[in-house]
Amino acid sequence: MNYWLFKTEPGCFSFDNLKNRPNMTEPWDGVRNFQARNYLRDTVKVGDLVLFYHSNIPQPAIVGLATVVREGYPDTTALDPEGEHFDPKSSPANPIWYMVDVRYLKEMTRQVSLEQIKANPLLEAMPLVNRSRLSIQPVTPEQGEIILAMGGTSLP
DNA sequence: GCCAACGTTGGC
DNA sequence: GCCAACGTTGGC
Repeated sequence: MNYWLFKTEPGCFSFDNLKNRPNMTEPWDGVRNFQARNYLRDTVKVGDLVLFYHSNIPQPAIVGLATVVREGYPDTTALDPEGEHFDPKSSPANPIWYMVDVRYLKEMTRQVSLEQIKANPLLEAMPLVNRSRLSIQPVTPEQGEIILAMGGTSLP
């Protein structure tokens, strides 16, 4: 089981959206960055734990946990000319972009803010600290466990 | 709203 | 293949 950090702008898709449909799977689509795409396509596996991060708000923070329920498959939003994630270079034969499906696990007892993460020397190697723009980030088990402890949250 | 970081595009 | 221009992200 690997840990990941998935970033989202809550105005676009929030942890509450996930929490309100606890038994549903949700596609993590719209990722349009090659490094993040590679993770989604090749490395993210069923059963991996997702630290759900809210970005672009006054208090960016890890707010909850999700789990991966389907591994990388072509992102259909890239094929929809009407959608905002349309990419004319993608096609069914050459999809370019990939997504995974996730499901709600639990809310953090306490949110773990970016400020707290930056203040913890044990977490300074996280991409979030110095490569904040990457939207799908690997998290080491050590980092993951520290964050769960900071959030007063254990694995379900 | 500003701006730094960084990714992408396209001319050469 | 280099690099300047440009666009986007996201913290502040």
